[in-house]
Amino acid sequence: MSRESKIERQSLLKQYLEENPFSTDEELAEYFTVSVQTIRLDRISLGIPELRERLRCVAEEKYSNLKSLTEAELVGELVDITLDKEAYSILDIHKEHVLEKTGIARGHHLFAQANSLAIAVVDADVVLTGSARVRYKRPVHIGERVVCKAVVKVKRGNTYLVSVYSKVEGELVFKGQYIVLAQSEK
Amino acid sequence: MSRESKIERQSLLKQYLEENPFSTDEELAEYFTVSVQTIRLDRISLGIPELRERLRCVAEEKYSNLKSLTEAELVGELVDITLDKEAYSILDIHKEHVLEKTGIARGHHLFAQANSLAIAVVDADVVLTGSARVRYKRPVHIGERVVCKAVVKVKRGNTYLVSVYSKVEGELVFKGQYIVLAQSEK
DNA sequence: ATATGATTAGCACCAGGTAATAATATCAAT
DNA sequence: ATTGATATTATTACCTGGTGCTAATCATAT
Repeated sequence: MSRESKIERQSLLKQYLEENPFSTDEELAEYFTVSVQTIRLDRISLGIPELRERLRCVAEEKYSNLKSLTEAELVGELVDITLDKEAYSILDIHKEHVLEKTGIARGHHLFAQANSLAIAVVDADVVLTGSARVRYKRPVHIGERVVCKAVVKVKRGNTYLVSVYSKVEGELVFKGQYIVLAQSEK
Repeated sequence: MSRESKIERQSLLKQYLEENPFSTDEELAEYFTVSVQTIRLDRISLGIPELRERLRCVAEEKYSNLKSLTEAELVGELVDITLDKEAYSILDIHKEHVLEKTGIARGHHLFAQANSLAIAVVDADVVLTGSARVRYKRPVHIGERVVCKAVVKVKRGNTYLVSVYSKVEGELVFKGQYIVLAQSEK
């Protein structure tokens, strides 16, 4: 790596750290063939914290993240619920939900919102999906807010038929019928 | 916190760190009202690495992970594919996929694996799910490996009918029929 | 009373820094 | 060529959150 001007190097440093955030100052110094102190000065003037701080942030982000992304019992945010009757949830479509190429939400996220809401609306300790029929009416794009409504249509013994409707600004984008099975543990 | 026996404390320590992995030895020592040295000995005999190591692991995991969990075009690992014919993927069920209470995989993960495979098997630039009928044959538990097979049954214009079968050790756990729509961008 | 296991303490050392201060290099303008 | 400004490098003291080792203390069972 040849020597560049200060401004050049700093912008390269910023870029480099974005793709490669776990480098020590020493490694960076070697990479840019400058002294460790120069790297430190650069980090300071760019407002980039030290390696350990970066690790800590990423790790903590993950911990609050994984929980809400995949470990959540419910995908989306529950806004209203009447057990054994109906429930509403909201999911905002962000970049992690969409196909990079098109900005269209991947189908399974809409499914997940609907599925988890269908399960939440049923009043029992353990509820499993038995089967589902879903239809995607139109693609949902990044930035849109999906409002999902689940309605218990029929209850027969442990089996529930739940209809789910997902809308964006009043327009139906997805609907599904879920057969869910309740297993009260008593 | 009152003093417990060594074995008791160590099992509590392990538990505590699982839910609360970013504590320093000093904080742990305070929490368990023992000396820092005792915490260190406990960590060693439990094979638990130091805080920085824990942070590093979590942070690195995230960097290889979030991409593959929610941003991945494909849920699961693609093992074989013949475009427009059939494809196979494998998904190992970990704790982030299951309901904590029961250890049973949430339905939408099986759906996501099947859905993304049904889309991957179709040879076109942009492919969207139009509708799906899925059936969950039996619950899938933590630790199980789901092998998913997608087969293109019928192709009519831009519309494909794809059947998907997910098995655990040869036993069918999930099946679905997906109608997917290809939109070649040419 | 003493052997045993568990706990605590003390010390040297390490990585990857911060903070401050000083010395040197580089380069443009006079 | 000299000066002045800016950039870079070097040096030193200090910090956190540890490792690794040795030694001392404490409780208690035999």
